[in-house]
Amino acid sequence: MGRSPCCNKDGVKKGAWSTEEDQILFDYINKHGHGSWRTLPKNAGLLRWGKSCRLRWTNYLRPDIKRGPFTPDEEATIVKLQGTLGNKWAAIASQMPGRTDNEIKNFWNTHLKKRLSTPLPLPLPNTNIKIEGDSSSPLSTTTRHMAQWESTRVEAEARLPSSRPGKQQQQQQHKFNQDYYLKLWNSDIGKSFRDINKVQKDGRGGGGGCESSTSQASSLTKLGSGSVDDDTLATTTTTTTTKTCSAAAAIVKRSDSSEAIHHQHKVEGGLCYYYEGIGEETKPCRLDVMMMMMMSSSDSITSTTNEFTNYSDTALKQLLDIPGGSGMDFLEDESDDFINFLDLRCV
DNA sequence: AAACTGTTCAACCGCGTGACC
DNA sequence: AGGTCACGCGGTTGAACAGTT
Repeated sequence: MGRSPCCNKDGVKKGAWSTEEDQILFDYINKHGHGSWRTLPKNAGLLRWGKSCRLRWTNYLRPDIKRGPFTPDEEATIVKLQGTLGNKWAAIASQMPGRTDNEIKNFWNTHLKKRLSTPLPLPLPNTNIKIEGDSSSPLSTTTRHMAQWESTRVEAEARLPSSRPGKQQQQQQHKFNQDYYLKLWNSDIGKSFRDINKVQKDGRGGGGGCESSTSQASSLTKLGSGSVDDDTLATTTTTTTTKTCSAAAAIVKRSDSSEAIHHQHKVEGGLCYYYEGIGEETKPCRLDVMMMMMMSSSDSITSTTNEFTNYSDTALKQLLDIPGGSGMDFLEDESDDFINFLDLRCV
């Protein structure tokens, strides 16, 4: 794959590297080190730019590069770091020995980005769930919401003319989604989410990790000294809004060990947003979206997701409402139908 | 089997940054 | 202080490959 070889007017070769060129570069660097990349091609006898040699070495020839597909663990790491760091591929690669920034970037763009922007196959409605104030219906509003979501998703997929997966692919995708989010669910992130939900269910809430929308509308408040600690998480109110807010804050805290990054939440117009960033720069945290996906996917975690069915549709709306132009582009690409659907269904 | 379409990923390009003069 | 160079990074490109019609 890649570009075909060609030469520019200076006689410097461009495009795909031949095995002979690879061998020359590999042998030279093993023997002399790369030294100055600018002079390397001349010294090694290669008709390439130093920049091209550096790229070939760092992305392909380096002996410590890990070959083969990304493992689920690596995928989860990429998703987590991308949500925290954004498109800082070099920074992400530095946390993943053996993987190059280019490789991670490509993998994100061709696999994870699409996967995260695609609505997930949802479990069948759990008929054991009842909703408050509606004894006539065996389904919670959330579950019905999910069912509607899935129904519309199927309709939207049917309208899309391209890249419709075959049955086998759908099954594989569904299995992957199950495995993937189950893995996330079982990770520290999922644990935080379960922990905070347990705290709330146990009725130990009280203070305010997140102010109610009525009392603190349009406020932007740093939590504690700029981060969310476990004490804050243990003192939550009983409103649906606060439950959702605190849970997401827990995710942010557990998923990022950097002290330099602070986390903020914002309650505005009855909606609760989550931000993280350094200094004045903040951006919405995507992990809450991930958790939303976890809540809505996989039969494997049905028993746990049931715990969230007491969230109102308003709470779901709060999670799914994403501030525009603020780093959530991965949900916008090729998924307008998805976003539009969420806007319609969550009202 | 051929034509068409979509996907993948190695490589390129342009820009930003730091070191050096 | 300003210019040049070397390097690294992130976005984009496009040929090869895979799947579909």
